[in-house]
Amino acid sequence: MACSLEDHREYLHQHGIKSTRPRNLVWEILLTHDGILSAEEIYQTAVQQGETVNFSTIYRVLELFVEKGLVEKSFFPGTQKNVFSVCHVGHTHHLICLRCHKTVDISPCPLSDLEKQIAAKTDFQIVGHHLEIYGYCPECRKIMK
Amino acid sequence: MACSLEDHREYLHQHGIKSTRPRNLVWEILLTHDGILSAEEIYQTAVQQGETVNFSTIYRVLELFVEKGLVEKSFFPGTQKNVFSVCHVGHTHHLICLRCHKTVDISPCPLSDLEKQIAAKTDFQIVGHHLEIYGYCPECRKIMK
DNA sequence: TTGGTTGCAAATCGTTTGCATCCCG
DNA sequence: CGGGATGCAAACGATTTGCAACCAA
Repeated sequence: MACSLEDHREYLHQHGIKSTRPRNLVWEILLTHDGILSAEEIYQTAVQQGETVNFSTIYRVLELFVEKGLVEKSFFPGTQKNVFSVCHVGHTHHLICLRCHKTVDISPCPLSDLEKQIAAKTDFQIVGHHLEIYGYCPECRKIMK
Repeated sequence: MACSLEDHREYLHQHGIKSTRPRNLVWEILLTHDGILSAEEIYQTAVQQGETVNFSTIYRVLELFVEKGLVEKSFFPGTQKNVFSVCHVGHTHHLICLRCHKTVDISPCPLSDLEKQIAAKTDFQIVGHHLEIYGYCPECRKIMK
């Protein structure tokens, strides 16, 4: 897959998202740091790149991306913070290191069969789910002795 | 299983939790409304029962229960709120109606095999996970036409 | 040009904390 | 009696909002 800035912006455009500096910036930070980022981390990354964005704008842009289905919003365990990650085709989940926050994608989603079973049993209309698995990555396990 | 107030208090006692009015109150509300409750909902329920408890106390009591492994803390999707539920033996998850907030337990936990696979593949030490499934219950589906 | 987008500052919401008082063991 | 538990009020951190200025189409 080609990965130029133009491609990314074109991708946003295709999803009905007007190109602006903050939107491109947030989107490119999310793509570059493929994984899970908080609004704070996005802000810090932008600052390190010499860009300035307002926090409110970051939140508004993220909300827009979530609405358009480009980004998934979830929670980081043990904090009060929301975290955001780019939605992948095929719907992946995250394995998250509780120490260094590194993430590994778990795909494909192992839950579709389970959902069908549950829908049949409970007569719920299932619209989504949330799955995260927490642990410690090999590196952090070493450091932690 | 017997369910008298004394039994509930004895249960807390066994877990090293000193019996106080707020603790018994919160615990009994959680047991009565078997499912998922926010701090706010616990507070409202208490008020409806003619009891008064301070919000700080509710949070402190809930934190204590979580520490002792009696209660699980998670997030309600689409809100910024934490929600709390009694931990069942065998580790259950929730199917949550997005409209009326009714919950259905999903048990046993369908993830233990998956966790083993993932641990083997990634060399992570897995310490926990978070799974919730969202949808609309039969009643709400009718109401929503 | 012009309606959507941004930055700023202030408000909001859920949650946490310091401290004096209270109550269980 | 004494230490932990509570209530109160104030602090806190993350997120949201109103509004005026701005900018992409």
